[in-house]
Amino acid sequence: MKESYDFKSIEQKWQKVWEEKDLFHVTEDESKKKFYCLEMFPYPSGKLHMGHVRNYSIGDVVARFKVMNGYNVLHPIGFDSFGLPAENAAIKNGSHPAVWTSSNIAEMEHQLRQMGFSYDWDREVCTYKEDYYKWMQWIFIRFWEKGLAYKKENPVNWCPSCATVLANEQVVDGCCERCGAVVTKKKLSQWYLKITDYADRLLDDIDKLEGWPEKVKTMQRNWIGRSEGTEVDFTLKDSGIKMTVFTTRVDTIYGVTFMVISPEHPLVDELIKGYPQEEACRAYIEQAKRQTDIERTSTTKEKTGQFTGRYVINPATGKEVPLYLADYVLMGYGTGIVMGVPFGDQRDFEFATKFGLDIIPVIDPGRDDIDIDNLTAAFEAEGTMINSGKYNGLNNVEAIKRMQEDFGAQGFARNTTNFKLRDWLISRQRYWGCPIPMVYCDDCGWVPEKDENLPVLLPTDVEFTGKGESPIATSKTFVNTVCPRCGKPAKREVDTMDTFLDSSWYFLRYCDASNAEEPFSRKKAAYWMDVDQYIGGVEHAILHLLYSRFFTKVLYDIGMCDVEEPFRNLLTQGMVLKDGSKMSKSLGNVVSPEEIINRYGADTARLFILFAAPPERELEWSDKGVEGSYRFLGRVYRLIYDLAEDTKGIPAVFRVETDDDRQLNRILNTAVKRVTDDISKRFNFNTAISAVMELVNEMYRYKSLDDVNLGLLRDAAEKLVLLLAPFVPHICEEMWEGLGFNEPVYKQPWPQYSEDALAMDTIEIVVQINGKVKEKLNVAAGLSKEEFTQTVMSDDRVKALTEGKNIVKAIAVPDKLLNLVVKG
RNA sequence: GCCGGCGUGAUGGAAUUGGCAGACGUACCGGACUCAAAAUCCGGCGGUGGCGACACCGUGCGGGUUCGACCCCCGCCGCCGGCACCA
Repeated sequence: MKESYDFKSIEQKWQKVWEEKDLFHVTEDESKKKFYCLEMFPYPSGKLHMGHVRNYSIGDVVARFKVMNGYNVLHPIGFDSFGLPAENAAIKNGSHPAVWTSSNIAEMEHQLRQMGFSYDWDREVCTYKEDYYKWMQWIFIRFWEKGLAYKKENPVNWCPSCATVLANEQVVDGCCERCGAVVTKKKLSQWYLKITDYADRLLDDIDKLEGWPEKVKTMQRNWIGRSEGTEVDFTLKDSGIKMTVFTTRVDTIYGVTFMVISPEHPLVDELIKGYPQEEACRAYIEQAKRQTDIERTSTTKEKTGQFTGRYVINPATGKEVPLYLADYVLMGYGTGIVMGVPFGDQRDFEFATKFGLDIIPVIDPGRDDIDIDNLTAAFEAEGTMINSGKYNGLNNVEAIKRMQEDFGAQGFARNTTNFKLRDWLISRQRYWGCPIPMVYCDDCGWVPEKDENLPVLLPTDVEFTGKGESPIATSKTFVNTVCPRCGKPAKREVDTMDTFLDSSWYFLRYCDASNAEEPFSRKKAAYWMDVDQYIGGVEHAILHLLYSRFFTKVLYDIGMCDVEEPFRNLLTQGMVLKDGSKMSKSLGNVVSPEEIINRYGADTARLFILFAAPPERELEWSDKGVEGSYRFLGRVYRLIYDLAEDTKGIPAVFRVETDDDRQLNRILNTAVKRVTDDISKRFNFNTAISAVMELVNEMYRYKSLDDVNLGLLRDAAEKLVLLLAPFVPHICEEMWEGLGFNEPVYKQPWPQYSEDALAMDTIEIVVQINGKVKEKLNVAAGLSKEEFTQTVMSDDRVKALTEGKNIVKAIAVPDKLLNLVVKG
C-alpha cells in the first residue's frame, strides 16, 4: 500500500488480479443458495454512457454484496447486437455490419472491465453470433409448431425512414420509437407471434410480481387492456346480415339511437352498394384512409361520419336505428361496429349532438344536480334503470348481469373479453437481424427449416443501399433452396426478426451460455432461474419486459424451463441528467464515463453515481459532487493507511471502556446495520454511503484522542473496508491487502453488527409542551412508560417549564419524547 | 381527459413510515498548516428579530384529523412520466 491514493495503478493492478484468479467465474453448486443478478444487456453503440455506468454500478453492488453474504451469484453480461444502427453504419462506411458491431463490442468490453464490474465473462452472450441466433431460430420453429407463429396480410405500421415495419409497441404517438418519423399504414404480409393467446395469463400473473414497481405493472395492465363485456347481434334491415357489436355497457342497450361502423370494415362495401349515399360514403372512406394515425385517433378532433342509408334492428327493443360510417370506430378493436348510446358514452354523445340524433335517458342518477333530459355530457356513472322495459328499477350494474343472462338465453348475445393487446409483428425488412428460418414451397406452403440445418446463416453477398426493402432479397445464394418437406425448389423468407426476440430469452442462455446441443439445459436453467434481481431502464416497461414474460411462459409450456415468470424483482433506475435534461449529443451536455475514469478512476465514478441519488430517481450529474466522492475516497485511503501502520499486529479484539470507545463502537455497528439494510432491503445506496461517511468522520475524531483503543480501531478499519467493498472494489482490495490480508476482499464474509453495541445507556430525549420542543434531556435508555414519565417529570428543568400550569395530559414515548399538554 | 410519481435550505438529497425537519455531500464563510497557493485537518452554515439566553416563522398552496403531520384525509396549484375516440 503506497502512501497516496494512486487510483490508476490500483485499479489496473486489481483488475489484473481478478482476471488471473478467474474470480468472477461461477458454476452451479447445489450446496449453496443461488442468486441471479442481472442488468439489461447493452446495445453495442460504441461507448458506455452514464446510463450504463449507473445501471451496471447498481447491479455490481448487489452482486458483490450477495457474494459476501455467501450466495452463489450469477452475474453475467452480453450484447444485444443485432439492429439498425449497425446497418446504417455499414451503408455509410461501406463496411459490413459485423465489423462495426464487433469493434464496438470490443471497445465496450474494455470499458466494462475498466469499471471493475464482477462479470463472469465466460458466459458472455452476443446475439449476432451464430451460436446464439441458431437457437433463436430453433426456438422460433418451436413457436411455429405450437401454432404461435403465423404469416398474415394486414395493414401494418410502416416507418418510411427506417424502411421497415414496426410492432405496435414500437409506435409512440404515431411516430417511430427509434427515429421519430411519422408512421404510415401499409398492407403487407408479415410474420406474427400470437402473444394474444397469452393475454389472460400475462395479465393475471402481474399480480404475482410482488417485487416489481407498481408503475411498471400498471403500464403492462393498461397495455394488455382487458375489458369484459358482451357481444350483441344486431340485424341489418332488409338483408338479415348480422351486425355484431361489442359493449361493456349492455345495460344501456335501450338507449341505442344509432349504429356506427368503421370505414375499413369488410362489410361496408356490400352495405352501401346501390344506395343513394354510396358516393358520399366512398368519399368518406377515402378521406379516412388518408389520415395518419395521429390525426385519426386524436381525442380533440371533432367527430365525423356519414349516414349509409341503411338501418339496423336492435334485438332487445325491435327498434330500428340508422347506420353511420365513422372513423372513431377502430377496425382493430372489438368487432369494428359499435352501438351508439349518446346518453351513456361521451364519444357517442358528441356524435349524436353533431348529427342531431336522439338522446334517450336510460339511467336515473338519483341526483338533483344532473338533468338527464338536458345533458351537456354523457352520464357514465351508476344509477337506476329507466326507459328500459322490464329492467326498469334495477341498479344498472345488476342490469348488466340480468341482460347478459336473458339475451344469452335468447341467442343474440354472449359474454366476451376484449384486449387492447395485438399480436406481435416480428418481421423486419432489414439485414442485420436473425433470419426467419422459414421456407415457402408452392406445394407445401410455409415450412420451417430442418433443425439439423440450423442456423440459417445471414448471407454475406448482400448490397446495403438503405433503399430497397429486405436487403437479403439481393443475395444470389440465399433465396433459392429446397423445400425441407418435399424437396422441390422453394424460396426462403427474406425478412429478419425483430431484435426484441433476441432479448426475450438471453437471460436463459446465460445459464448455459456455451451449450452447443440446445439453447440451454433445463437443469442448469432450473438451478439459476428465476432472475432474483433485474435492473434496467423504465423505458423497457412494456416492450422488453412484456415480451420476455411471454417467451418464458411459452418455454415453460413446451417444457423447456421450470419458471413461468422470468424476473422476480425488478428495479428501474432513473435517468442521468445534466443541467436538468437528459444527456444527449444534440444538447451537448454529455459527460463521458471515459473522461471520469481517467481523471478520478472507476471507484470514484461508481461512488458518485450511487451516492448522488437513490437508484429509482433521476440523477443530476455534478462535477463538484464527483470531486467530493473522490475526496472521500482519499480520506478513507489515508485513514486506512495510517491505521494499517498503527495497528499492525494488533488483533481486532477489544474491550469497550471509555465513553469514546462506546461511541465509536456504536457508530461502527450502526454503519454495519444501515449499510446491510440499505443494500438488501431498500436499495438506498446513497444513505448506505452516508452511514459509512459518518463512520469515517467518527474514526478521525477518535483517532486523534489521547486515549485510544487500537484493537477497537483495528476492528473499525477492517469493517470499514468490508462495508465499502461492494461500492468501490479496487480501493478496498488495496486497503484490505494493506491491512495484511492475502485473500481478496471480494470473497470475505459480510460484517455483522451487535444489537448490544447499538444500544445506548442514556438517550437524549425531547420534552414538548403542546407539541413544541422546549427542552432536551438525557435519561436512561430502555425505561418503561411509567418509569420514563416519572424520570422526566421529576427533572428540575421540566418542573420549571410546567410551573403554575395545569397539565392536562402527558404522552410518553420511551427513549424518544414526552409531550405535555398544558392549559393556562 | 384517465393512471402513476414528485414538490423539503443556495444545491444533490436525509428523516427506516405519525414523534427533535434539514443526516451525509456540494457550494459558501471562518480558523489551523504554508513564504504563498493547492492539498489536508478543524469549525460554522433554513429564515427573521435580539449583544445574548431565547422568541417567532418554516417541508408547493388552502383546509381537516391528532397531544403531535414532510408523513394520514379532503380540496387546489406546479413539474415529470405513461396511456389516450379500446366502445
